[in-house]
Amino acid sequence: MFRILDKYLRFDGENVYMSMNESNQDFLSTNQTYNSQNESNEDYEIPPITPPNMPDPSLLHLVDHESSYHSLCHSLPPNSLIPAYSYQNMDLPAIMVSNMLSQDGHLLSSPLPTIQELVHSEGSSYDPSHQVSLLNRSGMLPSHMSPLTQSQLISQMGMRNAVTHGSPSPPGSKSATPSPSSSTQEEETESHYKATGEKRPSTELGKKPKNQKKKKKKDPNEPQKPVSAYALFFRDTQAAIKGQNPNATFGDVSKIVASMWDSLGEEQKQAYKRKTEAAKKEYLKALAAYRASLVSKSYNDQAETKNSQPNQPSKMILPKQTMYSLPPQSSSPYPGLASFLSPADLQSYRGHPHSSLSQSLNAKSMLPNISASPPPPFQISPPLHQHLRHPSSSLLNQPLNIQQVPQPPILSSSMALQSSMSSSPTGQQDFSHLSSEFQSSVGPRSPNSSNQPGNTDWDNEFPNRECGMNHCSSLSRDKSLYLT
DNA sequence: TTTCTGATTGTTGTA
DNA sequence: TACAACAATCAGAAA
Repeated sequence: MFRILDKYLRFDGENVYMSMNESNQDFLSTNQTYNSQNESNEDYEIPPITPPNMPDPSLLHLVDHESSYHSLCHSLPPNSLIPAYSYQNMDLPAIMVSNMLSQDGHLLSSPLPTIQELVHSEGSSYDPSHQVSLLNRSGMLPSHMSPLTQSQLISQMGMRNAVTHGSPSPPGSKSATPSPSSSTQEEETESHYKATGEKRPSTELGKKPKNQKKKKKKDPNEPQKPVSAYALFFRDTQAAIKGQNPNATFGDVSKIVASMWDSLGEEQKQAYKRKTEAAKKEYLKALAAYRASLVSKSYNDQAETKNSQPNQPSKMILPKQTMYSLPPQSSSPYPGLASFLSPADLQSYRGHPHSSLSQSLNAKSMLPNISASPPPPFQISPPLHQHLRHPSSSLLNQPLNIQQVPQPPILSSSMALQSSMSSSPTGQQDFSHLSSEFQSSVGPRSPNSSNQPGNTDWDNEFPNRECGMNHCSSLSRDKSLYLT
């Protein structure tokens, strides 16, 4: 079974080689072609790739790029290796390609200034959006590739299909699943690469069997976790890689992306990380709203149960019908109490000795559904207490106001407070207002939204100037709560 | 510090 | 038709 594994394409000006996870020095010293390396395994023959700087009309648009590269990289002899997946062919943004040439020489035979540094040496800073915009034009990549380079890359990346299989094997086919190896061997391999910092040379060598755990069913309303910087990079890069190597499997692409990620400059990584940070903030907001909605729903569920079992007076009693409905794919429009609470908070609340609910509720019945816990504002951080002391101005009131619960005769302390809050003059109407506001800030922005597109400032997301209500004007003061 | 989870895309198989 | 599984890799969260 053929695998490209950590064999990286190496281009020495005449031929493209593949190395088996060797350091570049190793590769330089051995300078073995992929063919010779693998002759014991497969009868592959990698046709040398015509250098992209060879006369090729379709590559003319790249000539300047390349010539400038060579001219800039004085330390790079004409025949020295250039990074795997020649950027000329990859048609990747300069940032990516350049960074394959930079850093710790991971993909280089000699340290070089990055193209980006050279290109942007006049003080222009890295613009990740530009990069993304370039990358997102994945459709143009194949067309920009010369037929020659494209076919060459395909012949390399996709040769497994032609050679090893009579018919192409799907990349994700289960037949590709490596045979499990002994755990001892795995551990040794793992420890080796952890200790040495080397990349895993091959999935054939002691790949851990993937956990066969079933993926948890995700609540479609649950906000999606922000993707990591690497995932963003992968998303941006894979299209270009696939464009150049249509037959590259996911594993191939992953390795290429990983190598590129390794070679990516810190600045560029930071740019991606900044993106993820921003996304994370948005996620936290959405998560807060989502958790609030869960609490709300669980209240309703409990109320439903209560209605069917009226002999349990100590349980939270809430009407089955809420005053609002949660739209699909959107979180609760308001960030409720639970939004500030981690499960640990909720658990601690459950265990609080002064919690009448915890006393009255069967702990066992509580455990399976943490979100079913009553709003635990009384054992949480001081700011929340402060908010509770100012119910008229606290955003925390929102989930309580909307419930407009006919209070049961027996109330816990929290319920008592909730009851008092429920009598607030701000009711459903206020909530609806807040709902639309919050959705416009957390969810996809409506074109009609008054918020500035792309403005993620909290104050803009909760423009109290439109509200005029005290609780809305307090939103900005509460923002720290959402971000904690 | 280690372990686990989930994210990336595209294909295949199954319900 | 929709969804899960799978591939390699990494980041981030959790223990």
